[in-house]
Amino acid sequence: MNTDEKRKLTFQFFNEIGIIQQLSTTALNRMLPDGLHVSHFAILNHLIRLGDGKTPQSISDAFQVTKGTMTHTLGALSKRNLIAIQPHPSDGRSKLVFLTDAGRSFHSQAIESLNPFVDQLCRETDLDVMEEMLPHLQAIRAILDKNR
Amino acid sequence: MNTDEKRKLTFQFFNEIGIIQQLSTTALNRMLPDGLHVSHFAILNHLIRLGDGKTPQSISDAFQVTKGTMTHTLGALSKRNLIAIQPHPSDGRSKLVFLTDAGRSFHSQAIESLNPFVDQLCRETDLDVMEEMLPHLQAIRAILDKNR
DNA sequence: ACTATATAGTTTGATATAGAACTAATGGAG
DNA sequence: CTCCATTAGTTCTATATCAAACTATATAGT
Repeated sequence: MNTDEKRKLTFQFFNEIGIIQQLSTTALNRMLPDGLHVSHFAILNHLIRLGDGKTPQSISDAFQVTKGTMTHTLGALSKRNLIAIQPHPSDGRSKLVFLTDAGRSFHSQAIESLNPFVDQLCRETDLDVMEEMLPHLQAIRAILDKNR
Repeated sequence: MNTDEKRKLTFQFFNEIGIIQQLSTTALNRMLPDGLHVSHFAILNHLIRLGDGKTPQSISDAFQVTKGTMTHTLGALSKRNLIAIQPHPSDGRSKLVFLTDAGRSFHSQAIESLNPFVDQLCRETDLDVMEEMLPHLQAIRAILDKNR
Protein backbone atom coordinates (compact mmCIF):
# COMPACT_ATOMS: atom_id res chain seq x y z
CA MET A 1 0.00 0.00 0.00
CA ASN A 2 1.38 3.41 -0.89
CA THR A 3 0.94 6.51 1.24
CA ASP A 4 -2.09 7.74 -0.66
CA GLU A 5 -3.89 4.45 -0.32
CA LYS A 6 -3.09 4.38 3.37
CA ARG A 7 -4.50 7.86 3.85
CA LYS A 8 -7.59 6.98 1.90
CA LEU A 9 -8.19 3.86 3.95
CA THR A 10 -7.73 5.74 7.20
CA PHE A 11 -10.13 8.41 6.07
CA GLN A 12 -12.73 5.84 5.05
CA PHE A 13 -12.34 4.03 8.31
CA PHE A 14 -12.95 7.08 10.46
CA ASN A 15 -15.72 8.21 8.20
CA GLU A 16 -17.50 4.92 8.75
CA ILE A 17 -16.92 5.11 12.49
CA GLY A 18 -18.39 8.61 12.54
CA ILE A 19 -21.53 7.60 10.66
CA ILE A 20 -22.09 4.53 12.83
CA GLN A 21 -21.72 6.64 15.92
CA GLN A 22 -24.15 9.21 14.62
CA LEU A 23 -26.78 6.67 13.58
CA SER A 24 -26.53 4.66 16.77
CA THR A 25 -26.58 7.69 19.05
CA THR A 26 -29.61 9.26 17.44
CA ALA A 27 -31.40 5.90 17.39
CA LEU A 28 -30.72 5.41 21.10
CA ASN A 29 -31.63 8.99 21.94
CA ARG A 30 -35.02 8.52 20.34
CA MET A 31 -35.62 5.35 22.34
CA LEU A 32 -34.66 6.65 25.75
CA PRO A 33 -37.59 7.79 27.85
CA ASP A 34 -38.22 11.26 29.18
CA GLY A 35 -35.81 13.26 27.07
CA LEU A 36 -32.76 11.52 28.46
CA HIS A 37 -29.70 11.38 26.25
CA VAL A 38 -27.34 8.49 25.65
CA SER A 39 -24.63 10.38 27.50
CA HIS A 40 -26.83 10.45 30.60
CA PHE A 41 -27.66 6.79 30.32
CA ALA A 42 -24.01 5.93 29.76
CA ILE A 43 -23.06 7.55 33.06
CA LEU A 44 -25.75 5.72 35.00
CA ASN A 45 -24.59 2.52 33.35
CA HIS A 46 -20.99 3.28 34.26
CA LEU A 47 -21.92 3.80 37.90
CA ILE A 48 -23.97 0.61 37.99
CA ARG A 49 -21.27 -1.50 36.40
CA LEU A 50 -18.26 -0.14 38.26
CA GLY A 51 -19.94 1.01 41.44
CA ASP A 52 -20.82 4.55 42.41
CA GLY A 53 -18.90 6.99 44.59
CA LYS A 54 -16.75 8.02 41.62
CA THR A 55 -15.36 11.51 41.13
CA PRO A 56 -16.60 13.59 38.19
CA GLN A 57 -13.05 13.61 36.88
CA SER A 58 -12.80 9.84 36.77
CA ILE A 59 -16.07 9.67 34.87
CA SER A 60 -15.01 12.27 32.33
CA ASP A 61 -11.76 10.34 31.88
CA ALA A 62 -13.69 7.15 31.27
CA PHE A 63 -15.81 8.76 28.55
CA GLN A 64 -13.13 11.08 27.23
CA VAL A 65 -15.17 14.22 27.52
CA THR A 66 -14.04 17.54 28.96
CA LYS A 67 -14.61 18.48 32.56
CA GLY A 68 -17.00 21.21 31.49
CA THR A 69 -19.11 18.71 29.61
CA MET A 70 -19.17 16.46 32.67
CA THR A 71 -20.32 19.31 34.90
CA HIS A 72 -23.14 19.90 32.45
CA THR A 73 -24.15 16.24 32.18
CA LEU A 74 -23.97 15.56 35.91
CA GLY A 75 -26.01 18.69 36.46
CA ALA A 76 -28.75 17.30 34.23
CA LEU A 77 -28.72 13.96 36.06
CA SER A 78 -28.68 15.68 39.41
CA LYS A 79 -31.60 17.94 38.54
CA ARG A 80 -33.62 14.84 37.75
CA ASN A 81 -32.53 13.29 41.05
CA LEU A 82 -30.98 10.32 39.28
CA ILE A 83 -27.67 10.94 41.03
CA ALA A 84 -26.56 12.68 44.22
CA ILE A 85 -23.33 14.63 44.33
CA GLN A 86 -21.51 14.89 47.63
CA PRO A 87 -18.29 16.55 48.73
CA HIS A 88 -15.21 14.38 48.68
CA PRO A 89 -14.36 13.40 52.27
CA SER A 90 -10.61 13.89 51.95
CA ASP A 91 -10.18 16.35 49.07
CA GLY A 92 -11.91 19.69 49.32
CA ARG A 93 -11.65 20.31 45.58
CA SER A 94 -13.36 17.13 44.59
CA LYS A 95 -16.77 15.50 44.72
CA LEU A 96 -18.29 12.05 44.69
CA VAL A 97 -21.17 10.89 42.55
CA PHE A 98 -23.72 8.44 43.89
CA LEU A 99 -26.71 6.79 42.33
CA THR A 100 -30.08 7.49 43.89
CA ASP A 101 -32.82 4.88 44.07
CA ALA A 102 -34.55 6.75 41.28
CA GLY A 103 -31.31 6.57 39.29
CA ARG A 104 -31.10 2.82 39.70
CA SER A 105 -34.69 2.22 38.72
CA PHE A 106 -34.40 4.61 35.83
CA HIS A 107 -31.41 2.64 34.63
CA SER A 108 -33.36 -0.60 34.63
CA GLN A 109 -36.17 1.11 32.81
CA ALA A 110 -33.77 2.52 30.20
CA ILE A 111 -32.23 -0.90 29.69
CA GLU A 112 -35.72 -2.23 29.02
CA SER A 113 -36.31 0.48 26.43
CA LEU A 114 -33.03 -0.22 24.70
CA ASN A 115 -33.07 -3.99 24.70
CA PRO A 116 -35.44 -4.48 21.76
CA PHE A 117 -33.12 -2.38 19.62
CA VAL A 118 -30.01 -4.10 20.91
CA ASP A 119 -31.56 -7.51 20.45
CA GLN A 120 -32.53 -6.73 16.90
CA LEU A 121 -28.97 -5.65 16.19
CA CYS A 122 -27.75 -8.88 17.73
CA ARG A 123 -30.02 -10.80 15.42
CA GLU A 124 -28.94 -8.97 12.28
CA THR A 125 -25.27 -8.58 13.08
CA ASP A 126 -22.58 -11.18 13.15
CA LEU A 127 -21.65 -10.92 16.80
CA ASP A 128 -18.51 -12.97 16.34
CA VAL A 129 -17.27 -10.31 13.98
CA MET A 130 -18.14 -7.63 16.50
CA GLU A 131 -16.33 -9.50 19.23
CA GLU A 132 -13.33 -9.89 16.98
CA MET A 133 -13.27 -6.18 16.18
CA LEU A 134 -13.51 -5.02 19.77
CA PRO A 135 -9.84 -5.43 20.77
CA HIS A 136 -8.72 -3.78 17.55
CA LEU A 137 -11.00 -0.85 18.22
CA GLN A 138 -9.65 -0.63 21.74
CA ALA A 139 -6.12 -0.55 20.34
CA ILE A 140 -7.02 2.31 18.01
CA ARG A 141 -8.66 4.14 20.86
CA ALA A 142 -5.51 3.74 22.91
CA ILE A 143 -3.41 5.25 20.13
CA LEU A 144 -5.72 8.21 19.76
CA ASP A 145 -5.75 8.64 23.48
CA LYS A 146 -1.99 8.60 23.72
CA ASN A 147 -1.66 11.26 21.02
CA ARG A 148 -4.12 13.68 22.53
CA MET B 1 -23.30 -16.54 24.11
CA ASN B 2 -26.44 -15.83 26.12
CA THR B 3 -28.61 -12.77 25.70
CA ASP B 4 -26.94 -10.83 28.46
CA GLU B 5 -23.50 -11.41 27.06
CA LYS B 6 -24.70 -10.38 23.64
CA ARG B 7 -26.14 -7.17 25.01
CA LYS B 8 -22.99 -6.43 26.92
CA LEU B 9 -20.83 -6.99 23.87
CA THR B 10 -23.04 -4.76 21.75
CA PHE B 11 -22.91 -2.04 24.35
CA GLN B 12 -19.13 -2.26 24.62
CA PHE B 13 -18.79 -2.16 20.89
CA PHE B 14 -20.84 1.00 20.46
CA ASN B 15 -19.18 2.57 23.45
CA GLU B 16 -15.79 2.06 21.86
CA ILE B 17 -17.04 3.41 18.54
CA GLY B 18 -18.34 6.49 20.32
CA ILE B 19 -15.08 7.19 22.08
CA ILE B 20 -13.01 6.70 18.94
CA GLN B 21 -15.27 9.05 17.08
CA GLN B 22 -15.02 11.64 19.82
CA LEU B 23 -11.26 11.46 20.09
CA SER B 24 -10.66 11.51 16.35
CA THR B 25 -13.11 14.32 15.71
CA THR B 26 -11.70 16.59 18.38
CA ALA B 27 -8.14 15.81 17.24
CA LEU B 28 -9.01 16.70 13.67
CA ASN B 29 -10.93 19.80 14.68
CA ARG B 30 -7.89 21.10 16.51
CA MET B 31 -5.70 20.56 13.47
CA LEU B 32 -7.92 22.17 10.88
CA PRO B 33 -7.00 25.76 10.10
CA ASP B 34 -9.13 28.81 10.62
CA GLY B 35 -11.81 27.46 12.90
CA LEU B 36 -13.09 25.00 10.33
CA HIS B 37 -14.75 21.86 11.63
CA VAL B 38 -14.36 18.29 10.41
CA SER B 39 -17.93 18.39 9.13
CA HIS B 40 -16.98 21.29 6.86
CA PHE B 41 -13.86 19.58 5.64
CA ALA B 42 -15.76 16.36 5.04
CA ILE B 43 -18.16 18.12 2.70
CA LEU B 44 -15.37 19.73 0.69
CA ASN B 45 -13.73 16.34 0.50
CA HIS B 46 -16.96 14.75 -0.66
CA LEU B 47 -17.34 17.30 -3.44
CA ILE B 48 -13.74 16.87 -4.54
CA ARG B 49 -13.92 13.09 -4.60
CA LEU B 50 -17.34 12.67 -6.21
CA GLY B 51 -17.52 15.90 -8.15
CA ASP B 52 -19.50 19.02 -7.26
CA GLY B 53 -22.93 20.07 -8.45
CA LYS B 54 -24.60 17.92 -5.80
CA THR B 55 -27.86 18.79 -4.08
CA PRO B 56 -27.84 19.54 -0.34
CA GLN B 57 -30.11 16.57 0.15
CA SER B 58 -27.71 14.15 -1.50
CA ILE B 59 -24.91 15.44 0.72
CA SER B 60 -26.95 15.11 3.90
CA ASP B 61 -27.86 11.57 2.83
CA ALA B 62 -24.20 10.75 2.31
CA PHE B 63 -23.27 11.92 5.80
CA GLN B 64 -26.48 10.85 7.49
CA VAL B 65 -27.25 14.21 9.04
CA THR B 66 -30.57 16.03 9.00
CA LYS B 67 -31.47 18.55 6.34
CA GLY B 68 -31.43 21.29 8.95
CA THR B 69 -27.87 20.44 9.88
CA MET B 70 -26.88 20.53 6.23
CA THR B 71 -28.44 23.97 5.77
CA HIS B 72 -26.38 25.14 8.71
CA THR B 73 -23.12 23.57 7.52
CA LEU B 74 -23.50 24.70 3.92
CA GLY B 75 -24.28 28.17 5.19
CA ALA B 76 -20.98 28.24 7.06
CA LEU B 77 -19.06 27.06 3.99
CA SER B 78 -20.88 29.52 1.79
CA LYS B 79 -20.18 32.44 4.11
CA ARG B 80 -16.48 31.64 3.81
CA ASN B 81 -16.83 31.45 0.03
CA LEU B 82 -15.60 27.89 -0.03
CA ILE B 83 -18.70 26.78 -1.91
CA ALA B 84 -21.27 28.45 -4.14
CA ILE B 85 -24.91 27.45 -3.98
CA GLN B 86 -27.03 27.84 -7.11
CA PRO B 87 -30.66 27.12 -7.92
CA HIS B 88 -31.35 23.74 -9.42
CA PRO B 89 -31.98 24.18 -13.16
CA SER B 90 -34.91 21.78 -13.37
CA ASP B 91 -36.34 21.66 -9.84
CA GLY B 92 -37.46 24.87 -8.25
CA ARG B 93 -37.32 23.39 -4.75
CA SER B 94 -33.75 22.27 -4.98
CA LYS B 95 -30.24 23.72 -5.22
CA LEU B 96 -26.81 22.70 -6.41
CA VAL B 97 -23.58 23.02 -4.50
CA PHE B 98 -20.35 23.90 -6.29
CA LEU B 99 -16.80 24.28 -5.06
CA THR B 100 -15.17 27.67 -5.49
CA ASP B 101 -11.49 28.08 -6.29
CA ALA B 102 -11.00 29.10 -2.68
CA GLY B 103 -12.78 25.92 -1.62
CA ARG B 104 -10.48 23.75 -3.70
CA SER B 105 -7.33 25.41 -2.42
CA PHE B 106 -8.62 25.31 1.13
CA HIS B 107 -9.20 21.61 0.74
CA SER B 108 -5.59 21.03 -0.36
CA GLN B 109 -4.42 23.12 2.55
CA ALA B 110 -6.57 21.15 4.99
CA ILE B 111 -5.26 17.86 3.61
CA GLU B 112 -1.75 19.12 4.26
CA SER B 113 -2.67 19.95 7.86
CA LEU B 114 -4.23 16.58 8.42
CA ASN B 115 -1.66 14.35 6.75
CA PRO B 116 0.92 14.35 9.55
CA PHE B 117 -1.73 13.10 11.95
CA VAL B 118 -3.06 10.55 9.51
CA ASP B 119 0.44 9.35 8.66
CA GLN B 120 1.28 8.91 12.30
CA LEU B 121 -1.86 6.86 12.78
CA CYS B 122 -0.86 4.77 9.77
CA ARG B 123 2.49 4.15 11.35
CA GLU B 124 1.09 3.12 14.72
CA THR B 125 -1.94 1.22 13.52
CA ASP B 126 -2.13 -2.11 11.85
CA LEU B 127 -3.64 -1.01 8.57
CA ASP B 128 -4.42 -4.54 7.51
CA VAL B 129 -6.65 -4.84 10.52
CA MET B 130 -8.30 -1.57 9.64
CA GLU B 131 -8.84 -2.72 6.08
CA GLU B 132 -10.31 -5.94 7.33
CA MET B 133 -12.69 -4.14 9.65
CA LEU B 134 -13.98 -1.71 7.05
CA PRO B 135 -16.49 -4.00 5.30
CA HIS B 136 -17.82 -5.19 8.66
CA LEU B 137 -18.30 -1.61 9.77
CA GLN B 138 -20.06 -0.84 6.52
CA ALA B 139 -22.37 -3.79 7.14
CA ILE B 140 -23.22 -2.50 10.60
CA ARG B 141 -23.80 0.95 9.22
CA ALA B 142 -26.15 -0.52 6.63
CA ILE B 143 -28.18 -2.27 9.34
CA LEU B 144 -28.46 0.90 11.40
CA ASP B 145 -29.40 2.83 8.31
CA LYS B 146 -32.10 0.36 7.38
CA ASN B 147 -33.65 0.54 10.86
CA ARG B 148 -33.78 4.31 11.07
C1' DA C 1 -57.20 20.50 -14.50
C1' DC C 2 -57.62 20.10 -9.29
C1' DT C 3 -56.52 18.47 -5.24
C1' DA C 4 -53.90 15.78 -2.08
C1' DT C 5 -49.54 14.03 -1.02
C1' DA C 6 -44.66 14.08 -1.22
C1' DT C 7 -40.25 16.33 -1.44
C1' DA C 8 -36.32 20.15 -0.86
C1' DG C 9 -34.88 23.31 1.90
C1' DT C 10 -35.35 26.75 5.95
C1' DT C 11 -36.26 28.19 10.54
C1' DT C 12 -36.63 27.76 15.42
C1' DG C 13 -35.70 25.92 19.89
C1' DA C 14 -33.31 22.75 22.70
C1' DT C 15 -29.21 20.39 24.03
C1' DA C 16 -24.42 18.27 23.82
C1' DT C 17 -19.91 19.39 23.53
C1' DA C 18 -15.38 21.78 23.20
C1' DG C 19 -12.29 25.22 24.74
C1' DA C 20 -10.67 28.90 27.48
C1' DA C 21 -10.72 31.62 31.47
C1' DC C 22 -11.77 31.28 36.15
C1' DT C 23 -12.00 29.76 41.44
C1' DA C 24 -10.68 27.04 45.11
C1' DA C 25 -8.03 23.53 47.29
C1' DT C 26 -3.84 20.63 47.37
C1' DG C 27 0.91 19.57 47.78
C1' DG C 28 5.73 20.05 47.07
C1' DA C 29 10.23 22.99 47.05
C1' DG C 30 12.86 25.91 49.25
C1' DC D 1 6.04 28.03 56.80
C1' DT D 2 5.37 30.24 52.53
C1' DC D 3 4.87 30.35 47.73
C1' DC D 4 4.13 28.34 43.37
C1' DA D 5 2.63 24.79 40.34
C1' DT D 6 -0.97 21.42 39.94
C1' DT D 7 -5.48 19.67 40.14
C1' DA D 8 -10.91 19.51 40.51
C1' DG D 9 -14.62 21.62 39.26
C1' DT D 10 -17.39 25.68 37.30
C1' DT D 11 -18.70 29.20 34.12
C1' DC D 12 -19.05 31.27 29.69
C1' DT D 13 -19.15 31.40 24.79
C1' DA D 14 -19.37 29.33 20.41
C1' DT D 15 -20.95 25.83 17.47
C1' DA D 16 -22.84 21.21 15.84
C1' DT D 17 -26.68 18.68 15.81
C1' DC D 18 -31.47 16.99 16.13
C1' DA D 19 -36.43 17.38 15.95
C1' DA D 20 -40.41 19.56 14.62
C1' DA D 21 -42.92 23.08 12.37
C1' DC D 22 -42.94 25.65 8.28
C1' DT D 23 -42.71 27.29 3.04
C1' DA D 24 -42.49 26.45 -1.63
C1' DT D 25 -42.41 23.43 -5.41
C1' DA D 26 -43.43 19.09 -7.71
C1' DT D 27 -46.08 15.02 -8.79
C1' DA D 28 -49.81 11.61 -8.81
C1' DG D 29 -54.61 10.22 -8.67
C1' DT D 30 -58.96 11.17 -9.85
